[in-house]
Amino acid sequence: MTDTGRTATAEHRAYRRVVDDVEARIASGELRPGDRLPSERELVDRYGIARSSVREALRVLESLELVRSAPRDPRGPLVLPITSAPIRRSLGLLTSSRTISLPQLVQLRMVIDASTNLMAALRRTPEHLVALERNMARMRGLLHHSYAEFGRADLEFHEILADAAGHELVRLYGEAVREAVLELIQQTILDADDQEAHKLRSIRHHTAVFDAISAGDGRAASRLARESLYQYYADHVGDEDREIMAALVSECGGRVDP
Amino acid sequence: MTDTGRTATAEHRAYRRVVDDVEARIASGELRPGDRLPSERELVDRYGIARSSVREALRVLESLELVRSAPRDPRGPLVLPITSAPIRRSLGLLTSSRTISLPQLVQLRMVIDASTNLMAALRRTPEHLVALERNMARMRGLLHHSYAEFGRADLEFHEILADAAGHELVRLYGEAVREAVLELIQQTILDADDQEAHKLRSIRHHTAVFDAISAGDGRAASRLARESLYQYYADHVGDEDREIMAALVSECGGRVDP
DNA sequence: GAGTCGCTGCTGGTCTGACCAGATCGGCGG
DNA sequence: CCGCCGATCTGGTCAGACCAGCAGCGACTC
Repeated sequence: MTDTGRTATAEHRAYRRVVDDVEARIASGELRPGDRLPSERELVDRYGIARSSVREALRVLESLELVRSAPRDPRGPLVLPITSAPIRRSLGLLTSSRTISLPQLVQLRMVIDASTNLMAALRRTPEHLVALERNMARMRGLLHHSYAEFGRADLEFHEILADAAGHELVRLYGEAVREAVLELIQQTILDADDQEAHKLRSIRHHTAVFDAISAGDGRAASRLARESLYQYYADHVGDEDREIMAALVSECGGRVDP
Repeated sequence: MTDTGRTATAEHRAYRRVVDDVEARIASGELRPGDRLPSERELVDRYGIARSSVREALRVLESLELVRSAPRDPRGPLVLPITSAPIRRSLGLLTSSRTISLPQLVQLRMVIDASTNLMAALRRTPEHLVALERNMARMRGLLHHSYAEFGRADLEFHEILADAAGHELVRLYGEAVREAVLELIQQTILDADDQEAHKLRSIRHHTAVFDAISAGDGRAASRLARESLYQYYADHVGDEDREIMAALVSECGGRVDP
């Protein structure tokens, strides 16, 4: 008897058992980054399903960035550290399909960046300050280069801050949002011919944030994040969204330039 | 000639061609929700790959919630409307993977809930206020019931607020964080014998938030979120985390009870 | 003529067994 | 002792089969 082809609607799919199981074991911490899954053929025995089903499961786990399998690796599929990559991917799809708008992204970024700066001011080490200074020097050197390159350096500044904040969740959430914003911005605002002014303003803003953070002034660092994002994007959003952004600025006692 | 088993590292995987192609055609709008993909066997011909590869591709597209294939559906896999479901899934994994501590979750929740309340105060409709009142009445009725049930009603209150805020991303992020907090809390604080006091405090807090939101006072609603989360959890975290939480409260001009 | 039965052909879900390319490792010959 | 070679492992791919169930259509019955 070949016990094949049984009715398999919805969640009874063979490969789902593997996906759910592995996912749960990663969530629970039983499977840690760097661990190895058994080889495909061993998973076949372990779950009692065919290799094609095992492979479907592995492809899904790979698309979730939970696992990566390399060809001819006798050690089996590698369990990856949890990253924001899949979120970024989905965020990208959502934004490119206009389901999620730039204003929404910017608003969320105001909140996340503000908290990042606040925590960074309280927890930063001297090494973080050095890294920030080095990044600022690099950005000054990129003033006349492509906006894409400048944008990456800008992102890096925020990633150092996220590091300094010492808050893994805020770091991951922020990463996803910032990259989505950058991606969208390069299609929207890029044609503005005052790119250099934009860049100069970025550098000024980073300098101010750096000062606040090295002084340990969390409130100021937080306010700066909200104010500068408002200044950047207020002209590119509708009235209602601008109102929300203004409210986010004044939430922490910031001011909106007239 | 069986042209099989060629070297296929990285992006040269057979199923990737299908995934990338379909993904791009969905992002570009060529494939719209409600459209149908060709049947598996037709995709085999169209891409010149084996059915197992086609199926791997379909499983990945399904895990991205871009497509759903039903058994025995002669019309072929259905193209789905783009939703935020996959983000929620990844977010949930991110937060539930034990690497994130309760203090971190609470801190992020302070930020997200505050923004939610702020936006809800600006955008809520009369219907939202009605829903909030109904929920508050229900919670009063659950005062003497299990904490789990009460917790669910509590969650629902925040979900109504997230709805009122009208910000899809904030809603998603908030959902993930709040659920994770609730899950963790039921193992940590549950043994406190002052459960009823906790519940009463929750209800008082919700009442205050309701008043601020119906008055359109965003700053107050935001401050309330931060202050009450601080009050709830300050005693259950270490000194450093409490300091961060205090900073988050005072970031928006709130006060920390002595 | 209208209604029902059953066949045929389609679908997706699953399994089996095969082959390829490359890596790893043990053993054999120099 | 060193170096080469093959057995054996891995993941990637393919081909072909079977199952369960639905749809359409033709034939048979009333």
